[in-house]
Amino acid sequence: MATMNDVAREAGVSLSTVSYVLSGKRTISEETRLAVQDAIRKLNYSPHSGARALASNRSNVLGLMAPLRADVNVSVVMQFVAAVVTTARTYNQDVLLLTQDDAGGLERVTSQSMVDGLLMMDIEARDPRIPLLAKLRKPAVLIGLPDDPQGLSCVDFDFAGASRTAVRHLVELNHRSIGFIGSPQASLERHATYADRARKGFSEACEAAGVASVLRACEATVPALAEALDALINNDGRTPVTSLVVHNEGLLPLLHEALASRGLRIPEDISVVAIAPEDVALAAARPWTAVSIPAHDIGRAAVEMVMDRLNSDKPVEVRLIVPKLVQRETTSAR
Amino acid sequence: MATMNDVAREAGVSLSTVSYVLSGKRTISEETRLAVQDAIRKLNYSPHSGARALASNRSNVLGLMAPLRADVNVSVVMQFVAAVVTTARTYNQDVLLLTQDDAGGLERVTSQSMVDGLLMMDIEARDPRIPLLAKLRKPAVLIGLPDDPQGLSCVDFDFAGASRTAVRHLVELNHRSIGFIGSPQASLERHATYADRARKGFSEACEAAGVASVLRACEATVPALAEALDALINNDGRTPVTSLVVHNEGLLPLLHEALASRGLRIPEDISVVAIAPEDVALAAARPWTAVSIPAHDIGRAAVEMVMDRLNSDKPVEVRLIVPKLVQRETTSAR
DNA sequence: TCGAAGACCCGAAGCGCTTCGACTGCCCTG
DNA sequence: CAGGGCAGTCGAAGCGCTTCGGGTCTTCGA
Repeated sequence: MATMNDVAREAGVSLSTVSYVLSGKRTISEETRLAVQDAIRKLNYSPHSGARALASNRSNVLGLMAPLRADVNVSVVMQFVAAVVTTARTYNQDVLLLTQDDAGGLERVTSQSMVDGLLMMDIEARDPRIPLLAKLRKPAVLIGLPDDPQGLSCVDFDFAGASRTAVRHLVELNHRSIGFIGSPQASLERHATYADRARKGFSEACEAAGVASVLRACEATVPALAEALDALINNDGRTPVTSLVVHNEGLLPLLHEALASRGLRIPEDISVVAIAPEDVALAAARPWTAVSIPAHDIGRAAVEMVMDRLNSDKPVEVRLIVPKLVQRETTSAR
Repeated sequence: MATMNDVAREAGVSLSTVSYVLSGKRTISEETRLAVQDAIRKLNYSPHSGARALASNRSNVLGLMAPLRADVNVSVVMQFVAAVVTTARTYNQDVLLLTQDDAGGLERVTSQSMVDGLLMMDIEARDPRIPLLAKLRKPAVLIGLPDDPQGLSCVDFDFAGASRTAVRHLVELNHRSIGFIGSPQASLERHATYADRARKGFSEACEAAGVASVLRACEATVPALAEALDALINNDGRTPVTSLVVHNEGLLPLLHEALASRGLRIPEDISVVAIAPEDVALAAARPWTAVSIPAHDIGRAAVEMVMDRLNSDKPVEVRLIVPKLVQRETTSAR
């Protein structure tokens, strides 16, 4: 491996000149710059990240703590991660992957100066990692919205707003009784904030509009779905719901069949609005009317926010991504 | 941040002594070792990874190139990644995440000495990244089995064997006509080796056993599944299949309903063997008889193999993980 | 015509660690 | 009792980079 010294010798300049050519932090004449760049190409030089990190106190690596387990929506997580990695590259940063349960991981990678900043996904309402993160004195961004961010930046989809938007859409179509099928009970119990907020938004919007509402948590399995649907359709003897808001990506592929087998046609008998990533909403035979979760945008925003805090000293911010509903084939007026 | 110098001063020893306490590469008296460890605790010292990388030529980071896109089986990928990260930690390594389409990524992270070794997932038969990897002169392990590993280590599940095992099981149950529902056409077209090998093993085993076989590629959507099933059941006028081998995790949640709506009960009318991760096989209302894909074991093996090559100079190896079938409720004798 | 202001480049001092060679006692052997 | 060997420690030389503080040489306005 060629070093900067080799490059300097090859180009007939000093070490520091090469460094300044690379960093652009001082003016260099066109001529020497070209000479240095030639030498770099010729020797196939690339800087040693360790040395650079040592001297500059910057590693060009972001830490990303992601939930690598089955009980979250895997494909959404994947989209986030992909967005984060891709965006990070545009800032010339790489991504170090930490798992949720690696408790000491945050502490370790920062105290060893392995990362310049941290991103944390799958935030719970009172996430125990937040105080840890807060005292690490590294730029950090939470992907999710806890009760108390403790001075950390946050970015997330406005799940409450998404539910409200979905409800508003259905109300405009004259639905007066709306069911909500949400995340699994487990997500609620650990207070994953997206689950809580989507429910809350739904309830509030229904109340505000004066329409009847029923909520069910549901796992992404056929029997769980069956049970939830039966409950919503019976609705304890009250009028059955005429429409559904579904915030559970894993369920969507199962939903069409499940309703069909109950003699319910979409949208003639029942309208459905999904809250899901766009590709999931579009994957169905009959694409879902949906409020799409822009995982990619959120991931990108998260990286932008750490980098802002790293480069300039932009203040901490809390950013909510505005929901947008696209009407497709699964909702109709009543 | 405390440095090693601070520790040395605090403990009243020299810099190098602290280093040797940490690395254990020279004998140190019990007494000074304790003193140093006390100082480390007291100052809350942890070594600067950049400095360490610079001096020791080791970064303690492994690069993992993973397919972060929708057209692979996301949950399997996730399991691999989780296994890799977790196992890496037991070797005191962290994991840097590279995306498949970051072409220069491999080159970059090695030439900048960011990683000690590389893992690459989702290998295609004649993967263009293999020659690149091969000339990087870093320990590397392919998770997958290409036509020509070019001197790189490989580890993968024995998908051909998995199909054979599934077929053997069905043949023992007196099935004489077996259908195969596999990965999407797209996977076949880019020659993802797991798809190819599973198909090949299936065909061979059927031929060897003298039973009729039909193969279909299939995407994980309801309509695609419907089409595939209709084709297998009609079977061009020949006898309909009495059993299925399904190598497509995304399809499993849809399969039960799809068969039921065609009046086919599992296993009375049709037996089904899944080739899928165990948790997927178990997630169904009626757990699938399955050859399980031990994503976790494979991920772990991959890390072990890089670390072996890194620490000792163990030779390159190609390791295939042996398939195991567990009979559950979806197969029965005919 | 002269000093100030740039433009451009170099040298050297670190950054925090690993590791090699050397030094000091001490114990053990012959 | 001399000498070798070993356990235990230290000093110093890097590892490859960034950055600060000068230099030198032009250029330009007064």
